[in-house]
Amino acid sequence: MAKQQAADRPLTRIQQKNRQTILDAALEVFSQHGFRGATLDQIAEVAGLSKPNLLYYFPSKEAIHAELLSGLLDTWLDPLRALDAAGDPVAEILAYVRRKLELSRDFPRESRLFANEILQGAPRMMEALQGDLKALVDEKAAILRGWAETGRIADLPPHHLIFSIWAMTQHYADFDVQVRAVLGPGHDPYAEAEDFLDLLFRKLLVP
Amino acid sequence: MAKQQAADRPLTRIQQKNRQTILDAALEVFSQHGFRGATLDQIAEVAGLSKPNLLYYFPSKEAIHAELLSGLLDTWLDPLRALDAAGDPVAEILAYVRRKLELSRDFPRESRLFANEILQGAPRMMEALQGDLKALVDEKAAILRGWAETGRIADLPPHHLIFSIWAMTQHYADFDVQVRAVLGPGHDPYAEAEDFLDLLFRKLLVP
DNA sequence: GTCTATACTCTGATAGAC
DNA sequence: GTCTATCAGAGTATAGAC
Repeated sequence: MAKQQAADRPLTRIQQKNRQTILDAALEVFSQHGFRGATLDQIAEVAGLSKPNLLYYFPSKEAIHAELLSGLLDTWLDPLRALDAAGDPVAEILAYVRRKLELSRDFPRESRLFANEILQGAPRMMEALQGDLKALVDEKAAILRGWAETGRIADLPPHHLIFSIWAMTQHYADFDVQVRAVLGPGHDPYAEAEDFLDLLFRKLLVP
Repeated sequence: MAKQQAADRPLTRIQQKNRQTILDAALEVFSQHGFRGATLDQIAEVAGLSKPNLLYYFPSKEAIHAELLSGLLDTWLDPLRALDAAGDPVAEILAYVRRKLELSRDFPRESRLFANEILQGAPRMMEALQGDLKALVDEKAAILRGWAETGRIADLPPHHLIFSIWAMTQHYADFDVQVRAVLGPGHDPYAEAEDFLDLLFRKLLVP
């Protein structure tokens, strides 16, 4: 049985492709309905596979969900990691805002998967939030505070400044249907958001 | 049978109290797990009632959820409705931000219920979003545009300005666990947010 | 008005044929 | 590797005793 193959044996191309198909379908369903609201039936239908076949590739519903979550936080934080204390303060922050907005635009389902997990009280991510996430934010907040104290950007509470960047960029992915319903047809929310957020933070950060 | 009582017969005090107990418990569960992820078992347990008893007061799970949603958008938009074209522009907007943040602080479960509905693609609210919501936002956006054109506030795209207010205030309710995980103990997120958002929009709105 | 019992469907997961 | 068949448990909802 393939299931019992040695852990170091690489997956075949077909296996990799099917795993990817399943994960993509699962992302679609989990990001919309959350863990409990999603069903294997739905995921199987979206993936175009049978339910038992899903469970041939993954041991359980939990395992599929865990696979999606693992790495998600890392991807989500990469733009913040790139914030460079040696760079130009305003340019660094604006670049961070832009990259974060690009993530929302290019990976809205991942954003909603994350949002669902947090809304549910982060039962599967709390550790990461209090560990890696807090550590990284504290580190970068210290950089922001340094810039503020030397008068290179406005004096704002750094943690809440970061929250505001998260809130505004993720809003366009998580509340996409509301944004489009309010704007009406003929708009490109992300293109407009890019200009608006650039303007907003440029003005906000002036000392 | 009480179920068959005339529609105009008022509910007894006990009935009103039980209905309220159920709705409160349902809000707790629906706001955390979304419609599909929530179960009547959970709601019944939180309410301290039996499952069949829930279904004595409400005809179905859908009906409980619908009751919670109806009126929610209205409550949510009341602060925006209060935005007065005749008032002082900056003061009006800052007051709106403050009232919106107070809603997040005082009714975080309602905020998360709404977020869940939008994340799921707003299957039960799309009409209201495209109708009442869009109409009100367009109306208030026109006021903001007027203020901008006469140089009383900065020239910003009014719809996105409103989105940014929604995003930042609701973030503190919807992502509460993340905010608290990052800030660590000894913080009052909403108190800090009030000062920060006041500062942010005060600075942003200067022409 | 509230409970126990239960009907019936959905859901996650397994067995076993091919 | 993939399918059909199926199980056990959970889920919504109803019937009927009290």
